[in-house]
Amino acid sequence: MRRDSRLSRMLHVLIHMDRIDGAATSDRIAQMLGTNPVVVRRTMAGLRDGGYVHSEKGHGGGWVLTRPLSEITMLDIHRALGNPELFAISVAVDHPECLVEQAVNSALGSAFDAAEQLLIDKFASVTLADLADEFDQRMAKITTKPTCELV
Amino acid sequence: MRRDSRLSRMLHVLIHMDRIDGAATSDRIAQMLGTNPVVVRRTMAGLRDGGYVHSEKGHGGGWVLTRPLSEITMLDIHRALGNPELFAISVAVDHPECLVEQAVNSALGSAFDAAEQLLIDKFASVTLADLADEFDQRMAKITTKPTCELV
DNA sequence: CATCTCGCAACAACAAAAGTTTCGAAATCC
DNA sequence: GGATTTCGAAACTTTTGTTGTTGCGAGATG
Repeated sequence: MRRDSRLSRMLHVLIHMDRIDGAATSDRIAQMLGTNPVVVRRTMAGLRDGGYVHSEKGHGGGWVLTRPLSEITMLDIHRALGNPELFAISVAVDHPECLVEQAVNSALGSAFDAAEQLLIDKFASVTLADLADEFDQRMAKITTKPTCELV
Repeated sequence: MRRDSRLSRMLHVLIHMDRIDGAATSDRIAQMLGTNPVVVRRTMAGLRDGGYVHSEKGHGGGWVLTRPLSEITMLDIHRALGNPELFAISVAVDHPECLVEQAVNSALGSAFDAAEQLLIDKFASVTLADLADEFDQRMAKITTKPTCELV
């Protein structure tokens, strides 16, 4: 099963965007991610609709953050991406009337609900500024300073 | 993203298997699940290799449980199915050397690790006998008694 | 007015899972 | 012993969702 890494990728991009001057074009972001600009626009569309970024057309255009990183949580971005399914596993509903199926799905469902709540809470508790701080701390610890530049 | 419901389905099947006489053929199980016998064999193969079921060929053959339900946990079945990926979301590794990516993935990763641990612990704590008990309790509460029969 | 850039829609390519077909082997039934 | 049932396994096809691609339009800038 192919897994969705848009959340990880977009968090990465947003933090870089905060550290560069001016707008980041879909093209630059696509190069950084090894994909193409249409895919970037598709993904960023949700963030734009959520009010986290703004896009400008024409020369010097591209994407810019519309809020400080401290006012964006990981959960915000997750939701802006369409609140995608967290789990690769689901319960089967072959026989909704079957009490065996119901008992199985009740146990599985409560486990997944608890895990989902934990994830959501954690996502909500981390701002992008926290991630940027963590980046700074890692940066301070090393002598060579690699980042993937938003080329 | 298509989600894997084999765990739910197999738990359902195993509890029914415990309640019928004799072996359940791949054909009957396939009918119950609305699939075909080859898919059933493919899925049950893991449970056979894990020692939870046994298969017999020929007349009267099929699948039988090799242990009491009380000695099988949901986690056992999950693992017997190949320990499939629990999450539909993963971290991206576009730039393993980039400290921003590392900071993002560290935060995401620890959230997923905690959620995974919670799920695994929960799976380990529930035996199929627990599920069967839950079924019996639901059964006792109603007047009409529907189950999906292993036809 | 040429160029850059996003927006959107339509289409193609790809990958993973599920489903199907076919053969063989072993067990049972008559 | 021969017909039937059933699993085992390999090869192949179908399906489905995502990603990637192409093309065109619209707005902004130099």
